[in-house]
Amino acid sequence: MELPSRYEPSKVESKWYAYWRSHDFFTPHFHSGNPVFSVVLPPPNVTGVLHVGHALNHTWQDILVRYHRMLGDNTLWLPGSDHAGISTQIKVEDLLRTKGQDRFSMGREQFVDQIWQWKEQYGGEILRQVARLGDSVDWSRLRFTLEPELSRAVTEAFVRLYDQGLIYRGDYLVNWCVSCRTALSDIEVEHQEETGQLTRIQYPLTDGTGQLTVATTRPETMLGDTAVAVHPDDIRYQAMIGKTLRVPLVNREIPIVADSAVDPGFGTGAVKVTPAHDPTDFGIGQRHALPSLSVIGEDGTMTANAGVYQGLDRLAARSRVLEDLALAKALVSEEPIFHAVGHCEKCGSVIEPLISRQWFVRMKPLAAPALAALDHGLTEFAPARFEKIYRHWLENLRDWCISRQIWWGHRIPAYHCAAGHVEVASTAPERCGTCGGELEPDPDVLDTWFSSALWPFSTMGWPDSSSDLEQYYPTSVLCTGWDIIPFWVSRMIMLGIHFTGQVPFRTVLINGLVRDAQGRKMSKSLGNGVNPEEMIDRYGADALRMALVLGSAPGNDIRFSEEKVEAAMHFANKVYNAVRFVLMNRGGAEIGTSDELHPSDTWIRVKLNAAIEAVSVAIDRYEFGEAARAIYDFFWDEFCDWYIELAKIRLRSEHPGERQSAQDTLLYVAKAALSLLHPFMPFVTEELWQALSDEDWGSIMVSPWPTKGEVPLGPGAWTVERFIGLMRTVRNLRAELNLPPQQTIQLEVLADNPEILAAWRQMAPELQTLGRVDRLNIELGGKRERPGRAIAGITEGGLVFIPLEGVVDLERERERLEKTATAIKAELARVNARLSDKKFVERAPQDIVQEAQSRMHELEARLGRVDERIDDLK
RNA sequence: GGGCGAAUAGCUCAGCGGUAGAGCACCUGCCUUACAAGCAGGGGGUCCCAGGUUCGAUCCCUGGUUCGCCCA
Repeated sequence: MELPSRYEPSKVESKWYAYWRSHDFFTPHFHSGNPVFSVVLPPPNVTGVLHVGHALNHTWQDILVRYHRMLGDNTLWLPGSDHAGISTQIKVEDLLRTKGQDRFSMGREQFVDQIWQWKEQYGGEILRQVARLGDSVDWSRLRFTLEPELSRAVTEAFVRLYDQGLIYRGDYLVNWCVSCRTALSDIEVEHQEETGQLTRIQYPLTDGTGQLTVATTRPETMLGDTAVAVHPDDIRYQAMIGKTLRVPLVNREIPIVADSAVDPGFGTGAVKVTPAHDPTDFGIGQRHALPSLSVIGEDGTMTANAGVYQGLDRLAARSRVLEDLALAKALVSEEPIFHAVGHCEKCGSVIEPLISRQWFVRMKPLAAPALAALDHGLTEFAPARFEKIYRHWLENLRDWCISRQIWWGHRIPAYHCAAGHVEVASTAPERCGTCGGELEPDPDVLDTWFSSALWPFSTMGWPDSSSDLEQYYPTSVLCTGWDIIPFWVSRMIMLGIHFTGQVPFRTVLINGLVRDAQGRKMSKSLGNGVNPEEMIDRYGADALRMALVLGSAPGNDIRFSEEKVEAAMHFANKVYNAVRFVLMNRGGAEIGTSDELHPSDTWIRVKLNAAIEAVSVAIDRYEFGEAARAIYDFFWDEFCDWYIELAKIRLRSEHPGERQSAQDTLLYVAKAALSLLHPFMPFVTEELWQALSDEDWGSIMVSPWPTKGEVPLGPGAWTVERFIGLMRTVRNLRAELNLPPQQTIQLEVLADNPEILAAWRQMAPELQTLGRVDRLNIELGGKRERPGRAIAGITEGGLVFIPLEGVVDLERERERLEKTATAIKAELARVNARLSDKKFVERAPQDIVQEAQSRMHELEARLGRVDERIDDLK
């Protein structure tokens, strides 16, 4: 098979992905008795486009999944997408707006219809992109959170929680987005530091004995004030507690209450209390049984309760209130202040806390088992430090507002009659069970995260029992970013334990964020996002994957730069060309057919065993960057730079036995190395595997993971290590002399002892070829006469000379050697200092001490050789 | 205010109690029939600072500095 000299990913990737799919390799064929490895893909947003964060997250999962599949485990990776309520609705609303339409004039049914149409048309886009990354997901199990089966799971979960008293409906202060027109949960609110105004307003005491100054950043809410609060221990206000004040502009009489939620150090230490529009005030209101007065409505304009300000937008109302306060001489001062303001995570508009009737999940009873699961080690985080985010969240959570006033999502299975009774059931009841009245379905839908929380088991058939649940649940690993531990991970654990009695996954593997080259978060507004498909088009999916994985460590953010992808593409090309070389030279070789191995064959097999061990151990520890580097270094530095170069010599040999052992080992190592590399770079490895296979090796993705092979006893590997040391010395000398590569040299080698003499003599042909040596002489050193006019090199185990009659400036050569001697002496001094420290020799482990001693001997021998040579030249 | 992370070569980052590493960039020489997306050689580092533990600290502990993030 002929291969071009450059690897072109675009020509092979889609071919192999189609091949894997058509052969059903992604679908597990369950063998009882084998270990199970299962993963559910965090479902991407159906309206989303793939970004490099997905690419990293998916690559990690694909490495794990492909590795375990090759190990022979029953391996399932279940894909799907998320209906993403608010995001999707916004997207389609924006689309309608361009056509001059809106959802309200269109009506609920038709609007939802529109979204489904949109989803059918464009919802597959992100899944198509996922396939381009090479994800080996089981497409036959593809799920969508809003499909009928999963909707049934959602309804069932809701009804059960309701029946168990874990879901309730209540009037609460919620985070309201006036632009999305829906309630949001606490964690959907993003706090941003902004400059605002701190306004001080004077409230007169009703008994005429004076006034109190309060400080606020939201003066317009004073229209809804129902108290002023001070800290109970604040001596400034002790005498005022229990008195009443009059709210300027609206003339309402309100009490002064004492509450420890007040920070005495903020502003004046006295705060106005608006229970209907501030979370802290809401709490104070509840503790002191204060009335709530809503002055801002769901559209962000002032309500009838705001009197003359009714109908004004909240910001316009603010200016008017300030003007009027100034006129009323109640405005004391205004100063700039830096404070946190809540924004809608989806649309960015400022959150308006409002009181409204919503559905909530009671969290405390669900959180306790979820914390216990961590305590008992049923679930673990990797890296462990992310436990803290999880714990902190579970220990401090408030009830979860799960109703959303949007139309795209799972309808809340509740029904209301005119008398205000509520029925919750999985199928709509005919009549109200209490009064027999007509029932209306609840208009709200559920928070998308509610369905996501069921994902690991709803996708496997829950609430029914199923073979998938039996075989693949709980899942092995959940891989995700740390930013959604509260949103998603903790909720899956809570509901997983609640509904299935088991944690949904044993390990939560946290990947970092992918940032831009300057370390900034990628965002639409900055325009610094990277389109992974573009990278794949230009460099190949393998290169993108490898670039993201190399240098990534669990939980650490990484910076993305195109240069890294380019470097990874160079590696793919290197792999490609190395295997192409094996292919061109394989002759009729089969693996394991030669009985006589050359030292270099033994050496590379030892190195391969080490690489197999290193890659396997690193993947087991989720250290994918480490694993990738192990195979990268093995392939490039050891296999390509040394082994292949050494093998070339025997491939040109007259003796079939020599050719055969080289061919055998080349094939054996290439095959194993491709397997080791396959989880990281699936496409190029499959391409090469298939090219290399003339008996039928099948697909690399379902071939066994390499195991360490037997290595012949004897000094083979040691021989090559000594040879490499000598070779480097020779190359240094050549560079020192500025010898062009074509120029051959004479080389005199003096070995310190018979063992090293034997090693070097055995490698003489290699030394001659790689060193461009035409006349070679290797002898035992000692008293033997050394060449006079020559440049000398000191290597471990001996000395080498390149005799160059007339070319060598002896004076310069002596200076060079003296510099070498100085360097050796300095290092020797350091080693000696350690060894002469009694405490070191006594307390350090024996192998460390021995290592230092042999190092000292080696340095002494080296120094002796240099000194002798310097004497020669005097 | 509470918590977390990072600080190592010019840049991006690994490493982590026992002689400082990679990629990219830079310098020198090479199109050596697998690969110039390459080969060979080279320069470049008080491993943020100060203490402590240890025979020994880039690594562990304490405190600090700078940057980034999360929560309130």
